[in-house]
Amino acid sequence: MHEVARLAGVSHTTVSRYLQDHDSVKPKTRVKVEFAVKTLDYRPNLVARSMRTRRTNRLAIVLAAGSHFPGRQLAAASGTAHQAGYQVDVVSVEGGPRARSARIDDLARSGQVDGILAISSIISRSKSAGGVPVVESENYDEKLHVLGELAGAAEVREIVEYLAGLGHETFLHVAGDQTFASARNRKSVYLATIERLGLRSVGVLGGEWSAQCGFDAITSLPEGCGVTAVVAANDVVATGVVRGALSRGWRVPDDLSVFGWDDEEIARFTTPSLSTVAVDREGQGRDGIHRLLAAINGEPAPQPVTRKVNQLIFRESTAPPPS
Amino acid sequence: MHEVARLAGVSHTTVSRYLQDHDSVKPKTRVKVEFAVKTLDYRPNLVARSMRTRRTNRLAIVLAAGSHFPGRQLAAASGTAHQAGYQVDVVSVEGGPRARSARIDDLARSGQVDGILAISSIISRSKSAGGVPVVESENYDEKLHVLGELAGAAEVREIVEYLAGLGHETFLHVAGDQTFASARNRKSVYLATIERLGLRSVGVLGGEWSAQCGFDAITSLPEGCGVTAVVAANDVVATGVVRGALSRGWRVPDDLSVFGWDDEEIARFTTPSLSTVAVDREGQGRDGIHRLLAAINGEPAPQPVTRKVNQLIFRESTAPPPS
DNA sequence: CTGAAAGCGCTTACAG
DNA sequence: CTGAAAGCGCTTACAG
Repeated sequence: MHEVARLAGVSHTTVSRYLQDHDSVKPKTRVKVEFAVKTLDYRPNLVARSMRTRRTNRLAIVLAAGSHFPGRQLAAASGTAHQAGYQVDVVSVEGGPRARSARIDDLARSGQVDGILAISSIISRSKSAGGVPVVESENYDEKLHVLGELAGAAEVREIVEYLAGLGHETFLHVAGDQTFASARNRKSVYLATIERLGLRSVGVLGGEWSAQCGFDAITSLPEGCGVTAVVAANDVVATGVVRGALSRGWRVPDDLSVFGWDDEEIARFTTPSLSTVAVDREGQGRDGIHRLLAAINGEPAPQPVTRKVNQLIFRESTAPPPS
Repeated sequence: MHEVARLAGVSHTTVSRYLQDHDSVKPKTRVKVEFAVKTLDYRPNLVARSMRTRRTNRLAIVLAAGSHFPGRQLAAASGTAHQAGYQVDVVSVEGGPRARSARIDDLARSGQVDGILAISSIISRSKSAGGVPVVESENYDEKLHVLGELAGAAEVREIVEYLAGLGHETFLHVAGDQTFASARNRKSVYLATIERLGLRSVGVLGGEWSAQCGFDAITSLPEGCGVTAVVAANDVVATGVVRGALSRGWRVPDDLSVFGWDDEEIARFTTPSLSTVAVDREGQGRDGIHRLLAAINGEPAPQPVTRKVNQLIFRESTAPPPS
């Protein structure tokens, strides 16, 4: 910046002023500074700027490291943040909720970001945490829809009711990673619904969000257990379940119905295509950023008006049980 | 930090020294500082630290925004960076190679990161760029394996040769997004190999890395075009191709062979499971970071010794053509 | 072993 | 409209 000032024949104060607002210097000066900036291809040191202004125009999104990468949610979150003039740092943290929380505590007071969105579960923040605003996505979603309602509760209920309506009586749940609140919720609502409707569950297997784990779950079932319907943690798991069933000579959906979750692009094209839940990942990403921006600006949390309600999609992997 | 110093009854210089190296202050002092830091739950302002040290211990990974999120590569890159004591910022940029390059130019001199790894293609950097080291992943991979060899060239050649060996004579390529160097490479090597072996190609369709695009490609083919083998851009596209074929009454692999790319977990479990190319995404991520770290430390670029060669995997989606 | 001082590159009142 | 000065929170020679 000093070099720019020298070349333009002005003080660095003026250069800085020009950078903030081109019209705050008089035309003659502006031309000189403009020229110097271009000639020297000057780029401001953003670290120094942040140090002075106490702002970074960066937001951090903290998530669990691992293969389960929430691409759609991140893309939407990034886009929303960019529109508001923020850059997004995606920070993936190895370990569980505790590790993420520790990282967030550091980050919140590092001066490196203006706010933090946690899209994997974290342990609740210590009261005295201090620092920049932190917004949680997963726990918030738990409270969505109806007050006190668990995330995905309505959908799991609908899935089980739909399958029961087709005539299924004996179920299996292949669950997702139980360190995720969403996976825990689905499991408990599954169990509660089975109970409430007087159905039978042969158990809850899985726990990994992986196709292999779906495959193993179904192939490990004892012969004659009578399962005719599977509620899978997501579409990847469901794909493993379908393949596992086939490997035992069970046809899908003739002998076994399988329900997925996420409406992944690929699930529309597999054979059989998967019945699944269309989740508004983009809406989740947008809402998270909106709530974070509100917190940063000291405004009240906005209503997630743009959020589509998750929808069940019925495809080829579900049908009435064999008679 | 001042508060810590006051509580500990020392100068902030001493607190800083303690933070750098606990043993550089005498035991008695150390205990006092330790106590003050814990009591006040002090976290250093990393922005101020970077400003002073000219180091951030952060690396940026720049990639194209969009659904095509390279999760495995990122996870491996992150992990490698963490081991070396660096945090990783994932910066996804909307727009093409030019936009990414512009962002990199800013970032390289923003003081916010110590180095940048570009894993989507960028335009070559201007000589006078300056700033922190920038390493390209995609263009580098182009030069991998054999000198002057295009990325994936050997694999595409092997795929076509394998299919030709099974007796296939008429091919279709459903390509990926042509703004990706890897997609362009595969297309041109596909074309060259078809030519060299005296085979027939009914064309190159697609251009999107999407299942829908694979579906559309195959369903748009004129009846009687004689295609019996498809080289798809990746497993997602291949899944769309398979479904499209089925929708026309073509059985896979009996009537049509389909080859994917990436060895995605799900492709092992679909029916038919996909013949594909196992790509060492983790190795790519690690290598990128290793080269970047070398550049940062002024060392010569390391050999990518850990890199597995991409391997063809033959599954149910390929077979001899109908007779 | 410890403290006072300088300085990293910016921005922003404050004078002029 | 412009410049000199202070200061953001650290680290690091330099004295002591």
